[in-house]
Order: sequence, then structure tokens, then C-alpha cells
Amino acid sequence: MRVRIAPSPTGDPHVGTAYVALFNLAFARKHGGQFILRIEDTDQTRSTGESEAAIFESLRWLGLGWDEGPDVGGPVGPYRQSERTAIYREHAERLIAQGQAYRCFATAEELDQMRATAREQRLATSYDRRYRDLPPAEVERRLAEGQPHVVRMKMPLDGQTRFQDALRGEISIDNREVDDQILMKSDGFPTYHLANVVDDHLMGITHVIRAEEWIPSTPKHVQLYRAFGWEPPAFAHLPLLRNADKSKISKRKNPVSLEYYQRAGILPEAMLNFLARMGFSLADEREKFALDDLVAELDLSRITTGGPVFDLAKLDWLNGLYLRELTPQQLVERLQGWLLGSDFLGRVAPLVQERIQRLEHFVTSTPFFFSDEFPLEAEALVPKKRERKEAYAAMKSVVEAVDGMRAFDTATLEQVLRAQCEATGFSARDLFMMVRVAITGRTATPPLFESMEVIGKARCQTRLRRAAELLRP
RNA sequence: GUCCCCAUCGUCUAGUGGCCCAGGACGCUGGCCUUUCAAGCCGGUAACGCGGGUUCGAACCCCGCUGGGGACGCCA
Repeated sequence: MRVRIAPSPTGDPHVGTAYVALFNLAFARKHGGQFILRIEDTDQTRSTGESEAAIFESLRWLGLGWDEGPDVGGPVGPYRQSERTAIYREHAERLIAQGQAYRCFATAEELDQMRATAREQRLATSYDRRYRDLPPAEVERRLAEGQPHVVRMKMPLDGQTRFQDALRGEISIDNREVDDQILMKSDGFPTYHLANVVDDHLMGITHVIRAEEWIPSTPKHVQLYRAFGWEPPAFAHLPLLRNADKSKISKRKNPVSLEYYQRAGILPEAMLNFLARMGFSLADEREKFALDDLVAELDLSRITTGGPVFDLAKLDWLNGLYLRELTPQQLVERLQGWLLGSDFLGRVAPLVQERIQRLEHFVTSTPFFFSDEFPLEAEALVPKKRERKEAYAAMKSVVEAVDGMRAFDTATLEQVLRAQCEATGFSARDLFMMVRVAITGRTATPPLFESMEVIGKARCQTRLRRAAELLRP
């Protein structure tokens, strides 16, 4: 048996990726199969190497190592989709030749209009298939003219597509509810739908274990397997992790970056244990258990289908359990592997060196490098001569700007935050002080941008959000 | 709006027709222990969304309603 996770390197390593990876890995181990990591970097505008590296690092931190992947290789590589574009092109051509896909010349404006019309007419799908039966001569003419186009699949116009979900049983969707999905984008890259089907087949994936949000597009995938004449894999859709309000887990309402949990001092084994408890329980209902126990008792059909709320309080309790069972020496080792090792201290030290007179001042001047848990009051965040609601708006603006950052180094931070002065109409003095207080809880600190770089993006994000929340009128 | 998925304490869950006037865990809370705080121990709080069926019997099966979520992108 072969399973995979297929993260898209377009942002910070996500807790949902770890969740899906955990169950895939456990499934592979249980059945003596392989767990594959495939990078789905077909979105040229958003994929980055930094994101990919961060995903690798976070998964390894959790102990979720892979048998085959971009960095470790394997028999059915390459494992990075951007390196497989020729394969997708061939397959798309094959479908066109078979009459199961076609070139579509619709412009962005046309599509916008179709979406508007579809909504008015209460239609299920937006694309009206207007290029589906374009005469071959017309297609040739447009191609000769070099008109930009995409390749779309021809969904059956009636009937329904059924498939078995390992957690839910049979799911069936009317084909008329499903769009003629784009397979190849006009930039020559495949969409997820094509690439994932082609790769899963070529890589010998037997079980697709992924998040519930994919259920509605599974009929497209099933139809693609059919069009290629391939046997579809088994599908298992894991429930979506949720915010406290039950909506799909999101950075607006929850820390979702694995880097956050690592920095906050969650032990990887506690994180894994907690994630495993989302939808899964052992026969004896033990709360604390290891990956091996999950492997031993895993049964996909027994995973709960209700979306579990990601409850930080319970994660903390579990983490405390793991912490307490360490010997003092082991605890020291964990602390050093965390932020109290020379790596991290070596980054903090230069920032406070010229500001201290005794070694003990190192401790009193740096707590915010290590912990988010400092007191913070709304009044301290509002600059003099500014209204609280202005400060709130500015802080929200900063939050968004920081969310959008890829590189998180001093120079980029300065550039982005200075641009925020412009955007918010705040003076650099006022805005930077707001951010400083939000990040450190203090008005006197080492240089702001350097400090933020060392504290790291994930924790800066949660602190800025906390500050914005505090300012909310 | 259309389609799909889901539905047991605030939260994570056990429960697959009688063992359930529903069990465990987190949280909250009372007490014990203790120089303090934790930890630990003992106790309390709190749920089968609603309405119809099926059945001798329904948290468990069926239907409807309601509620929640997801998808509807040249993002994955």
C-alpha cells in the first residue's frame, strides 16, 4: 500500500498538513507500505522554496518522515510537480486526442460574466461550456493566432458519479453539478485536479487520505481516472480541523503554523498525540499514547466524521503530561533543543549585549524572545494623540501586511512596516512603537525589526493578532 | 443560491437495538494533600438538536426538519 501527502508550498507549514500526514504515515506503517511526500507547486505565482523547506522542517520536527520525496528521492520521481510538467502536458494532449478534453479560450471577463449569470439563474456550476464543442477548424485558427487558452475536461452531462469514502460509505454526486474542470492553465502548468490524478496513478498511490474539503471535487478525479482507463485509488476524507466556532481552522482565529507550536514549546510527541485524538480514539480510550499505538489500532472506518475543534487547552494539558514524565536531565535537553540552546541564545545575545550591565540583566531584558505570555493592555498600544479605533485599524493593517510576508528578515520587515506607515498615515515613531509594544509588551527593547526576525514570523503573527483583538472597539 | 458532508456534555470522545434515566478525558468547580504554586487524589457540573416512523425495545436503523460545516478559482 502506498499513500502520500501533497502539500502546496505556498505559505507557512500548516497544522492541517501535519494532521493529514500523521494519518497517512500511520496507515502506511500499519500496512507495511510507503509514505510519500509530493510537493504540489503548480501555482507558479505563490509557490516558494522557503515554504517548501519550512514544510520539510516542521514535518521532520514532528517525526513525520517520508519514504520517498523531493529531497530523499525514490523510484517514481521527480516528487516536485514543477519538474513534471512534460508528463502533464502529454496526458492532457492524450485526453484531447481522445475527445475527453478540449481547449477553452474564455477570457477572464467572459468567466466573470458567466459566474454572475450562473448565480442569477441559481445554477450549480458557473462555466457554461461554451467552448466545449468549438469546430476543430475554429480551434486551429485560434491556436494559429496564438490565442491563450486552457484545457478543460469534458464532464459527462448526465448521470452521477459514485465513489466509496472509507469513513462515510458511498457518496454520489450528479454530474450536472460538476464543472468542466480546467486541467491545464494558460501558463502551461496543470491544475491540482490533473496533476494529482496523474501523479497518484504514476506513483502507485493506493489510498488517497486527504481532507474533507476535497469531497466535492472527487467526482472530477474519478472521471479523470476513467478517461485515462485507470483504476481509481481508495478514498478517505478526514474531517476538517475547526476553530472554536466550528468553522474550518484558520489563522485568523487560531495559530495554525507548526512553527508557532514548536516555538511555544509544544513537544512533538504531544502534538502528534493530540492530533491523533482528533477523530480517533484507542479501544481503551487512553488519552496519552504514542504513534506506535495509533499505528497498531488505526482503522480508517473508525475515524469520527464530525469536525473536531482544535482545543489549545487540552493540547496544553497533554503537553504537561509529557513534560512531567521527563527526567530533569531530559527536560534540560529539551529546553536546550528549544530556545535555550546556543543557536537561539546566539541570536538574542547580540541584540541585548550593549544594553546590559550584569549577566542577570540578560534575563530581565529578554523574556519576550522566549514567551508570548506577557501582560498587555490596550491603552499601552494607543499612541498619544491617536484614537483607539485608529490604532485598531492600523494594527489590523499591520497584521495583514505581516501575514503576506514570505521572507521574514530585518530588511524585509523594515520595508514592509515602513510601507505600513504610509498606508495607515501613522508616523514611523507611532506605528513602530505600537508594534514594539504588541511584540514585546514593553516600550524599551532591542531594535524592533531584528527582534522580530529572531522571535520569528509565527509568534509575531499571534502577538500582533492579540494586540489587534485587544484594541477592537 | 446550488450541491455535498456532518450532528452524544462548553470541547475531544466511548457507545454499531436491550449492559445507557449514557461512560471517559479536557475545562470549570468543591474538597483532600501541602509553607506557596503546581502536580496528585476524591467529588460535583454538564450531552444523545427536533418531529415522525421501524421494533416488544432506540443515542444507535429509516424519513423529514432544523442546525453546523465544506465546495462552487487559470489556489491547492
